[in-house]
Amino acid sequence: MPELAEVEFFRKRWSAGHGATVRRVQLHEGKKVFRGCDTALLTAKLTGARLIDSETAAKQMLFRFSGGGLSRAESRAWLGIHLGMSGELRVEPSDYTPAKHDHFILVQKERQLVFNDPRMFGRVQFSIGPQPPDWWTRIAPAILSPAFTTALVTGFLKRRGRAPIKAVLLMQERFPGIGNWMADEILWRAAIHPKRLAGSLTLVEIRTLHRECRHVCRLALETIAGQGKYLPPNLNAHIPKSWLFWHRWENGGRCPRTKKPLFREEVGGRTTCWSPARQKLNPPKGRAT
DNA sequence: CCAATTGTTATTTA
DNA sequence: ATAAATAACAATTG
Repeated sequence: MPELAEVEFFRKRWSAGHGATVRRVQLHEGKKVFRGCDTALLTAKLTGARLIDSETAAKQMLFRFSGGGLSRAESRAWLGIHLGMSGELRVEPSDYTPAKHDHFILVQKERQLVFNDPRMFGRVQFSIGPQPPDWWTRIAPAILSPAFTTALVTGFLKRRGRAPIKAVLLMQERFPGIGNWMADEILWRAAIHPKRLAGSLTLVEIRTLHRECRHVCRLALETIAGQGKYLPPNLNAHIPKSWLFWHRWENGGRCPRTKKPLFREEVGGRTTCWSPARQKLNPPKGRAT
């Protein structure tokens, strides 16, 4: 499920545990979510450590710890979580009994921080050291950062020129945090057909696409993850009916803007929904880049 | 039994 | 050699 804004929603949930010590680490040894992770080390170092703070980048979360089993030279521990397709983070009371797919739990005095992931496409990573690890700093600059320029997008679309634009929007190395529904939402707002080849977009279309990438990211973060201290009761609580989001899976769903029927088909390996009345396959007049 | 799922990566094909 | 398409991963649901 989780894309950019949902990931921020879940991180914000766990922020209830900021400042508190981890009394116990509970995990399902050998599960796929721990691939490449030294779980013995993780358990040793996080037990007794304090969760200082956290942040998100793209579809990843980083939780920072100090104290506990960490030596002075080691300084900090860094816990990375990727939610994959079906992962979620919850906060449960201290007397909570773990459920089947609760693969990783940080037990604090007042609460349990739970990572649940039935399909296990998600991932837990762990590193030690004074600075954030490579797997974190290597994440591409955020779409909402000044580094995400139209020039960057133009260059990328040119290199991926033979791929449908829908597939290109899913590439995390340039569009960090965008997933299937956000890509559809962006293309729908930009009025660009998902099957258009990336290299065929005109300069005007690229500018529109760039703007809608930022717009959808900003709106989704505000709407799904809330503002300031506020956290919505659930992921979709405040998503307006005017977004494609609500209609893309409905059978007989209609475009919120044109009121004409929506269409679904696999594009770039993923089920894609668009509004044929709004998103045309033939490029408009103008120079392709 | 078949097909589907808001993700990523390894492998195969062009 | 590069980039695009496909398969695979795992669990559950309709």
